[in-house]
Amino acid sequence: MARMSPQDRRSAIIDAALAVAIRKGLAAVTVRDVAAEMGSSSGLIHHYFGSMDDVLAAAFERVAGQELAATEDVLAKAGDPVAVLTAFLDSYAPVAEDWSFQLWLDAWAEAARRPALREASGRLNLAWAGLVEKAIRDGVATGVFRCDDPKGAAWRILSIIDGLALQVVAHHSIVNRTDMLAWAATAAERELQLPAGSLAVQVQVQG
Amino acid sequence: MARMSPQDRRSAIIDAALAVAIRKGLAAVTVRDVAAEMGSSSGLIHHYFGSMDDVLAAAFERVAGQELAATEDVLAKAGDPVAVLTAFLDSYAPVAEDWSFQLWLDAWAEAARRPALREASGRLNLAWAGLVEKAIRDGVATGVFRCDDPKGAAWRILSIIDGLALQVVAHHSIVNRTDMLAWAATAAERELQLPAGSLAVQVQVQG
DNA sequence: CCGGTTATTGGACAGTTGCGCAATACCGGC
DNA sequence: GCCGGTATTGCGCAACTGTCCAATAACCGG
Repeated sequence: MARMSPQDRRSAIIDAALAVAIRKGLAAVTVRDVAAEMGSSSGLIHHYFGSMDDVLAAAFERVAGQELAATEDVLAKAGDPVAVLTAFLDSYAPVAEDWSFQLWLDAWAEAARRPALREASGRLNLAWAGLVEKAIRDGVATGVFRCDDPKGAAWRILSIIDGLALQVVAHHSIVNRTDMLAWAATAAERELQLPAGSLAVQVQVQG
Repeated sequence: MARMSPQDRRSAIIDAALAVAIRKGLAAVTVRDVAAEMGSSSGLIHHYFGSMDDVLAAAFERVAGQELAATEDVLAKAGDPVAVLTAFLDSYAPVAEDWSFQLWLDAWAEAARRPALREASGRLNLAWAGLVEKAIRDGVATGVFRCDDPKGAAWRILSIIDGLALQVVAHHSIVNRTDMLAWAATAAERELQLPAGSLAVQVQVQG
């Protein structure tokens, strides 16, 4: 394999681990899988990462971090607080075979037994909650939202989406994306004292 | 090992699998683990179950089903609708190292790759949602709750608890049981148009 | 062009995995 | 007391696991 700079190689390992995690699940990724995906030897992985836990944590952090940054961008461009929240709901709601949300499920389950992964998913979850809280505070400042506990409201909104999304991804049929979006929107409207329907997402036809 | 009737042996296997799952996580249970826990040979497990997926599904179903039945009993004895919902919140909220909720996390994550487990966890989740929906309908009938979408409300309440509980169990420190109970109660009060504080759970000192 | 640094190899190690199958041990009914 | 049925054994199979390490190869400044 071509010799690479440490930064590039580290990044290549994370990419490869991610590709495998999407196919097989985060918990099922092995050193040899990652090496095969990169087309390198297996020893190389342990030259850059102390353990598989570290590899998985880095891989998870890449997706979750990138999606967080992407969502921050979307929200920054959304304009008024209502549009911000609508955009948030729409971008967070998973489709039935959503690999990104499946990684979250894997990470939450594995957190109990993999310290590095727990640290990463905890930190990222906190960041997502912070994002929602900021959106709420902005809306309250503008006078569009009414809410006297932005932190609690943020966790409630985030949790309801997580809880519903989990059903969509784990047991496709029980709850579908349309129901989940409508239900989450209703909850957020009540939370922020908005008129019913304000946060209704334009549901698009999905493949 | 003493010879047992098929029913007894099947049950013993499930018990053993459960004991291991609590220690190591649902996904990490192996045929040999279960055999060792029972004090039997490993071949015996495959005499009763076609695959590990089936064993795990049966084990998960045992805990989730028993807790569902226990909660049904508690609710039946709780009396008025407000007491029912308070009891529900209290009994559902996990403590930091809650092995039962950790099993739910494991099951949701594994559902994607283990058909039997997916079927079981889907069915049980549906049953829990039904339980909440029934409690809501009862309260509406009595005139204590106001709610024009009991099904949606049930899923919203269940999901918010799942989403918050997930944080408590996966990342102990981020959200604690007290916050989660307060937040879930607030959400349920709004959902059912109850005065703030009606569902406040008497928080007990925990070890 | 050469020497030192270091990215990379590939196999050793000491396990572990799910599953299947022939052999054995045990029990209830006759 | 014996016998048929079946619960139970325990090992074989082929593959896989994370981690480590000596050896090799490739790139860099001089």
